Amino acid sequence: MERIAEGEYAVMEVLWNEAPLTAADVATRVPEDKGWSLATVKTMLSRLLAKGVLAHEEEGRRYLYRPAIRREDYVAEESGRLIDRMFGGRVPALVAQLAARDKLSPADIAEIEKLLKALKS
Amino acid sequence: MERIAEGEYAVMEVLWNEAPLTAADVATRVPEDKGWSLATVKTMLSRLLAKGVLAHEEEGRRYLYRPAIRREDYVAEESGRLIDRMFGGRVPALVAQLAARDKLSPADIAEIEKLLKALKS
DNA sequence: GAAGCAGAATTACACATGTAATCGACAGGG
DNA sequence: CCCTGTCGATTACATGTGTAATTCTGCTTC
Repeated sequence: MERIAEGEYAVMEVLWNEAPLTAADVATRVPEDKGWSLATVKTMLSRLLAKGVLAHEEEGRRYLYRPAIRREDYVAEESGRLIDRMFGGRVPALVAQLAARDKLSPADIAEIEKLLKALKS
Repeated sequence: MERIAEGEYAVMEVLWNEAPLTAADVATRVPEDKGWSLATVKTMLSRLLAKGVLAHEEEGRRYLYRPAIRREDYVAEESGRLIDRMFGGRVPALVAQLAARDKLSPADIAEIEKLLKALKS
């Protein structure tokens, strides 16, 4: 699967949340803090199409864009890549790191424990 | 802290494992599957210096390079960034994703549970 | 039917990155 | 003392990315 750049990822997010959309609709739904013009969004859409991670169908004179890959699949690949690179593929090392940095609230801990318990049954 | 590109990260890894090193020593320690020439490694070292994530001291006519940032700090920042982008900052969402993908072996699960238990005391 | 507007397609341009080659200085071997 | 190998520094060049502007083309509105 082709890599998706950070900016492009924001566009994918929009379409994973709601699809199909026209380019203009995507533009209005991109987080405003990006400050992108419609032209920029269109460039992203073209590149994502070229990468094969988006599909489009014609609707009259416009295109309707929709994701061609599933969010879970992409997220799984990217997080796996990071875990491999930074933690030698060892998930517990990642969790230990988060713990050491106080990134785990008591609620997080409880939730993760519940998840793990469910896994074992 | 400046971002470190993927290729550059491999160089940082070498120096986090052993420092200080000369450029030539770094080159021999970079994973061979990268297939980098000495020149390439030198370019990376310069860019990492410019980014302020490496420091160097002169040893005769050569430089000795050493990390200027800690691995834990960089790894924490990068993994935080990914968790924010892909899981809305929710660590349990990441763990759930890993679980759903069978990325957690029974040994991993046991290890993580032990970590979490220790956290609560 | 001409003029303008709305879409996509094409082009632009700077900076980052991967991957070097080349240059200029110097040190050590003959 | 000169040659050659070794350093870092400078330059190179293609591709990716952020961020558009411009162009082309057809629909809509006088």
